[in-house]
Amino acid sequence: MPEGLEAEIWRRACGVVVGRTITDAWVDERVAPSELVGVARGARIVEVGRSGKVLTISLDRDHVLGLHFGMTGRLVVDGVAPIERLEYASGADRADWDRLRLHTDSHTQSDTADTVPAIRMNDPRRLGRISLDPDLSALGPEAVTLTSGELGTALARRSAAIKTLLLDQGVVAGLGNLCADEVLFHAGIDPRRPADSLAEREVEAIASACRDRLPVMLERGGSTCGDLTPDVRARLDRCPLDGVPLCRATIGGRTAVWCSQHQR
DNA sequence: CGGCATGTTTCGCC
DNA sequence: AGGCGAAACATGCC
Repeated sequence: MPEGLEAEIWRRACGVVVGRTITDAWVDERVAPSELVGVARGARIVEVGRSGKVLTISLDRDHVLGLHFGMTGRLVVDGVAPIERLEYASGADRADWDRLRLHTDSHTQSDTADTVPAIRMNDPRRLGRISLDPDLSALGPEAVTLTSGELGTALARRSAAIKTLLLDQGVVAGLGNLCADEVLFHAGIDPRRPADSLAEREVEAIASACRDRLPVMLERGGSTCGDLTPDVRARLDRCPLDGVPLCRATIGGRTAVWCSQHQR
């Protein structure tokens, strides 16, 4: 999915729907429980939050909708896509790719209010999921506020590659493939390093790279806006920091890109 | 046509 | 029991 940064961009965009009452709901039952529709209809949106990569829409009557975007899911709010073009996904927006539609009262728009959903999730690849009252208890600490203590605890006695563990939402919540590479790039850590081989100061470097770097990427537009952009990754350019050719390998089933010069 | 893609879940195998 | 790694899922694009 879209990583935690994209979920945060969408969460902020959802501020305009808070306080509205849902007048009609529809879901693609292949990716959402059908009872969600009955729960949503007539409910008021109390808050829109985020946990890791999951967007949470809190309703009155103590129910929460959890939107998980998979690899190609995206959100459209009042007919406007906060993230126009999603990397590695289709640029099209076909109605038959819609997985969730929430219509609300009190639209600011007048003549389109009948047809444009306040919240619409569109996902060509259908790897995303929409849940009712999602269980978020298995998520690890939030990446954007990650402390070295939290990370050290999460990595204790783990021998898998650090890159693989950073992608595990139960270890750290919110990091996807691009952000994990970006964080390790700035922390100066080789993604293949077994987690239990990291010294304390290296764990600290990873945690502070999360806290320092992720907000910068967020303000720039999300996980594609770091130093290791999709273009740099695809062309395997030279390291933007020290000019040597970047390395690429599959780690934990995902493409990792790193600099062998400054990531050790 | 082959291969690849911001992700999660499942299934064997230690 | 639980960690680990590969495969599966589903579809569009280059």
